[in-house]
Amino acid sequence: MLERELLFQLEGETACCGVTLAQCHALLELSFSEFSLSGLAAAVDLDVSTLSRTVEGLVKARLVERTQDLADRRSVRLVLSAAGRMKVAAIDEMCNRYYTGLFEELSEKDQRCIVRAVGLLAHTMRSRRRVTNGQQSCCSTPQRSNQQRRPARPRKAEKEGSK
Amino acid sequence: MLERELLFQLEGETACCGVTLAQCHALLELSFSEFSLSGLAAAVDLDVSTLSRTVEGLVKARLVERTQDLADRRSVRLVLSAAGRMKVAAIDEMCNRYYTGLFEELSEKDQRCIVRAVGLLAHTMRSRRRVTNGQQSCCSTPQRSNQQRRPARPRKAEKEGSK
DNA sequence: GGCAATTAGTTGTATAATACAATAATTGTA
DNA sequence: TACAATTATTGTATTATACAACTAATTGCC
Repeated sequence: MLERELLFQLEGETACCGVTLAQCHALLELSFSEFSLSGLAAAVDLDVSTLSRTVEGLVKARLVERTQDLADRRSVRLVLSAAGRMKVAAIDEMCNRYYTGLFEELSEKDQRCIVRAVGLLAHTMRSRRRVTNGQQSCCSTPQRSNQQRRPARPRKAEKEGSK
Repeated sequence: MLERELLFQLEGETACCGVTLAQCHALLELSFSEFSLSGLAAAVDLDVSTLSRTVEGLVKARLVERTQDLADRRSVRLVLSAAGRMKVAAIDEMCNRYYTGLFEELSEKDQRCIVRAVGLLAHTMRSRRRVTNGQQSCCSTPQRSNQQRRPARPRKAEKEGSK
């Protein structure tokens, strides 16, 4: 199927200037609203531990502000900083430039077709992912890459006595 | 742009049953024709060293046959084995199943639109990638992920004397 | 023909991303 | 009040990746 070609092409597109892909995902989600860490982890489909480190980098880069949630001090609130908003805009701009350039090679009809198709695909795939998240249908199951999954490590020996 | 959504969705789709993504790429390319290692590395846009290891796994799994190139004994020829062909077919099948299911939620008109758009996108992006490979336009430059790039390591001290 | 340069693939090495496990602090509940 | 559950962070191990180094084969040049 021709769709495979697209899949492989897009799979290779990972560079987001100055931030990692995971950071880019996080920035995008945060541009829509404020999140807790676990909330954002769910939104970007990353393990909490990984996201914690990812966000650490963003905070260090002053793209994200992390404040303690006063309603629950275990929790943090993550918000885009002004610089973060600018970064998102910059990434947007670059993407737009790329796709604009891409579109120049196509007729207006083709452009509309693509925009429409992309919207449909995005919508359908997202909803499908929500529905099928528990199944192992493979190859298009939008879970984290399998190669990173490893056997659960044996738990350490039972704690001796209570702390 | 809505395209971003698609990008992020597809980025998460990495699982290819029993093989890594890189292996999957390699298998796909090999399903089209036979390659040398460096040729395949260019086709899948992976460093030769990485691909060498990747192919090693495929050879171990008997999905790929690696023979010495009689015309140049430095070189190897990589061919899909029968099992490899079956694996590609199986992956194909699974992908088809996914997209078929996806399409069920869409009208026939929408389906045609998507097929058409995907074909156009794939074709245009591929040719564009060929043209712009040297530029750092970012965010959609289909190069390997930036986060894996690291500063060149200092060369070891000049070799003392010739071997 | 001999030697330097180039090439192809393999191996060494270090980095980054990732998830499971463990931990500390906090909150919820009986 | 005590214990279970929750949240974020830290520890740890694995995997994929690319640059460097290496080895062997080939090519180019004198």
